[in-house]
Amino acid sequence: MNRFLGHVTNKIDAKGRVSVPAHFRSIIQTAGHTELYALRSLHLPALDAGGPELLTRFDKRLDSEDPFAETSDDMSFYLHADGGFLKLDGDGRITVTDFMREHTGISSDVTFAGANTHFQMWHPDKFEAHRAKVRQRLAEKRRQENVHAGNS
Amino acid sequence: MNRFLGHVTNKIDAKGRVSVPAHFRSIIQTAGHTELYALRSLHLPALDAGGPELLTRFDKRLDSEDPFAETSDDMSFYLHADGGFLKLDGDGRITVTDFMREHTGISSDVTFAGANTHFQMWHPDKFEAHRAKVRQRLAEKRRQENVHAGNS
DNA sequence: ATCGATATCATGGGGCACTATGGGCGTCAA
DNA sequence: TTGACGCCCATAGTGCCCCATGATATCGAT
Repeated sequence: MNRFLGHVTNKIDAKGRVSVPAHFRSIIQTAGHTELYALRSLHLPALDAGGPELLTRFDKRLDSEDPFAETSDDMSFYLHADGGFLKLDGDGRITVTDFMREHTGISSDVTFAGANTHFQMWHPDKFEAHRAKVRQRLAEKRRQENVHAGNS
Repeated sequence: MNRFLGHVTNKIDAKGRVSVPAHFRSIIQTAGHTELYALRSLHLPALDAGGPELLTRFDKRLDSEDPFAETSDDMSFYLHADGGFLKLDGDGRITVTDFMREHTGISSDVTFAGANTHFQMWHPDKFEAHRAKVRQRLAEKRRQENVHAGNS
């Protein structure tokens, strides 16, 4: 199945390298790519990563975000200026750059989280916190919908 | 019969594997799949599982949401990061991952419970407790309805 | 209906391949 | 020289494929 799903956390070794989960790697490779791109996530302390098509997809999303705001250009610049290319070594590892650490707070471990068409890289604690918050918001929302529908 | 019905509890072996009930398996396999999609239930200490089309079904609902609303991001994160594929081995077993144990408390046995379009995986004790509670709630509800209808 | 043959299922275990992780050693540039 | 980075190899642990066993159900012939 060629989707990014689930989450795994891997260790950063003494040389600053971390293994990209084999499953994620194979998705990139079967898509015919050997390159990995990472961009700062817009609203989250995480990195969005994936194949080269990730860039074009994000551009599209930016375009439709708010055509009148001049921040669109700024955003585009912001994303692309620091976003970059991650080299996979022969064993499927990437070296964690300062760029990644700054935005995410990543230090000794990285949580890789699937996002269907791409994946994210998190500091494990922040990932867990976000996960809990999301669950809570969704649970609350569904509870409200049930109340309105008359199901208790 | 292509519906998930009834419940069975199976053992986890020394290697962390558990057999998916043959009846459930056949439903998945006749649909042409060799893996399961499992999701951590929002309200229950259980996993919702089914064929990969379960995820597709959820994804479709995602499409109808406003893509820029926070809920959409939350849903996507929940579906893709809090869920994953479980591979069926040649004998119809899956290996129970930490991902599953954390959320459900599953340790040595798994209760598979049919839920019509999909099924659930529980810790046997929690399943039993939940079942008792549900039955009690239903009985209570019926009692109330009878009172209102004048039947005693 | 009885009894034996056959199929299906849950469970156990062997063993190979792959993965994550650690580390060595050159190269190249500051 | 020193340190960052590329490429290579080693190893422990895990996942996955295959086969075995006993229990249960199914079926057929007598």
